[in-house]
Amino acid sequence: MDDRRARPATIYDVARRAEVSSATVSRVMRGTGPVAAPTRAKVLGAMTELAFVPSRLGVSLAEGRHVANGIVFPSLSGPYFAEVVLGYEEAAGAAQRPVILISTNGRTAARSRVLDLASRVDGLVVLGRTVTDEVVTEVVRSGLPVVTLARRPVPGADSVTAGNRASAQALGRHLLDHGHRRIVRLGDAAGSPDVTERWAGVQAALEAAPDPGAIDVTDVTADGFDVEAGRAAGRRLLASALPDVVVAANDELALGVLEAAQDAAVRVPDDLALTGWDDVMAARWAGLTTVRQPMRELGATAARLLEARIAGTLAGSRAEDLPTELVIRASCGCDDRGGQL
Amino acid sequence: MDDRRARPATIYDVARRAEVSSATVSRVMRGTGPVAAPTRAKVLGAMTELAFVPSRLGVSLAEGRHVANGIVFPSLSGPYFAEVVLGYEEAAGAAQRPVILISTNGRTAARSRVLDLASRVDGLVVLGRTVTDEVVTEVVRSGLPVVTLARRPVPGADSVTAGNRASAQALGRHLLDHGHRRIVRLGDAAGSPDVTERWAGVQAALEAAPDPGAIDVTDVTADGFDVEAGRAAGRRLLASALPDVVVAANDELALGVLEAAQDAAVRVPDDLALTGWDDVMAARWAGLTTVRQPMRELGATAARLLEARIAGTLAGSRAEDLPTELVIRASCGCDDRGGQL
DNA sequence: TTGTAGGCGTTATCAC
DNA sequence: GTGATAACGCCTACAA
Repeated sequence: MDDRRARPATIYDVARRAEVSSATVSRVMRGTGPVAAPTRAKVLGAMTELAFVPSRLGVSLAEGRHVANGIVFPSLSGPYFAEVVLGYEEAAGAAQRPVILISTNGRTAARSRVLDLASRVDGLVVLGRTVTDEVVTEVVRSGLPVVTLARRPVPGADSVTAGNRASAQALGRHLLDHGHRRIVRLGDAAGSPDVTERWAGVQAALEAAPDPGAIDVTDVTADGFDVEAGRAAGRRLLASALPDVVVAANDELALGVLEAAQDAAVRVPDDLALTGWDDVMAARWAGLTTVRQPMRELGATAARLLEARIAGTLAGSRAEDLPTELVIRASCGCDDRGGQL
Repeated sequence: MDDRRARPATIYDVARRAEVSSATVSRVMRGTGPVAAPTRAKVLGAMTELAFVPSRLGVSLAEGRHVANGIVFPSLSGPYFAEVVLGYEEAAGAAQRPVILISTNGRTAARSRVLDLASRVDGLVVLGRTVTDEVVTEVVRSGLPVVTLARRPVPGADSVTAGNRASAQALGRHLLDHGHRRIVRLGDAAGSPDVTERWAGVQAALEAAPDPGAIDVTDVTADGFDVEAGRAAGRRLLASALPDVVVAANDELALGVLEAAQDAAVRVPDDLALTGWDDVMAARWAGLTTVRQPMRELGATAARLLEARIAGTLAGSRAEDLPTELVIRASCGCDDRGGQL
């Protein structure tokens, strides 16, 4: 087999073969400027014969744009990121720009990787728990359109968030109404604007309780936000006196706790109530009480803002806050149908 | 606010500011060739003052490589794609290349979008149900390293697959052993190499049955492979005489059928048995019998093959087939613990 | 209607 | 040690 890596044909190869100049080839491809029919035919012939595909690099360099957008995730694990990307791609619609994605993933060189990405795209979505506001500002200053997602707004960038506070407060109130007093909040708020907001919302509900003195809140951190982290934290929690309810920062942590509970023959919700956040697909089947977050819509909204900003049709900077919704299922012990999980 | 989009600094801006030539700036950045300490200091100073980030376009054009890899998915919905991407990124490891992804999503211009992507990356992973083998071959001919995933191998490209056939046969045997005879296969095999293989495996099991005459297989197509498609198909199925078991092409279709069954008060598995494929997170909680596919490992393996191919350390072309595993839960009616879902 | 030539932002090969 | 300068692949005035 021939192992030379064939050098792709360039516009000059096509020009030579069609016996015209590169300018004419370019005109044929882009439909800019007039080209005589026979000339066009010759060029098209040469293009197909050489299987010519114009180099994105050359085009982008000349046009001064990439026709691609970037997204920076904290981690690619779990349904959250998938839904956001999906929403993004759907919204981009017909004029599809490819999506370039990276995860910072607790990796060190986050800043340089984001800056590298910034130099490959026409616009950037940056999620929470990835890089500091300083880095985002740095990118904004470079003139690149930026939309932040699920993090505190940064001056000069548009922002999309999901209403954490109100639903968290509703969740807290609901748990109180149903008699829960000894509460564990599971998940590391440090560095996660979303979780910080949620815990603040819960806090607000507790402070408005009729019997604030009876309430006992403990914060427990987990090593990440995936099922495995939840299971590990769950095992630790179940080893000592059980609280009334574990309020997990997201569904995956909650599902991990649920697994640990089942392994330990602890009944949910009778022995221990449990709630999550996000309403991922598994939550429905696990019977998990949670807060539904419009994940797909978050991605789509970010995409739309970005497109508008790139097109230059947006003035000032915009902040969209999408509504969330409390979803009561069996795991918090307040479901009409009752039953153990 | 200043709304001019600041033009990013170029290497020439830095050179001018540091009173050196662009060549020297380049040497400082890349550590190629000698630079006097004071000169280096001046250059570094100018770089930070101007917040200089070298243009990826310029670098790539000069280096002749992109430092990015591409992935072509049929659709970005569902856990499958997310796990594959995650596996990919994990395997890429320290030298992280950003991942550029597109979904063909039943969109028309699939070919041109893939060719565009091909001209942005150093290597490409192409999944099944995206573009024809001809298009893949076209890309291979252009000299780009290509790995196919979950599709028939294409000459010149490496290939990664998950053992569909053997597990499908095991699944078929299992269902037969437990008395199921009237079988519906749900999901469109046309255009999906994976599903085609699975159905062939099931077929093989049925043909080896002791009473082939008693077996009644019906193929039902769904409009896609997501939960919604499954629910719609489920409603249609439940409207007429129930088969013994619905074998769905993937978990999401199966979960959709399960939803439809619950809505119609049809008991699973007593009135209707049900199986899926993939073992997504929700499958565990839904009690779905399924076949576990090492989704993450599929992505990781593809990434490793691609890296090796790009590095040129691989001769010939390689085909990896990863093992799958039958996971028995309650939905097929053969679980020890029994119970309805 | 077509061709020439300069520019986009780097890198790397030569000279000096 | 450092600086011109020719690529890299394409686009687009400007000329002809």
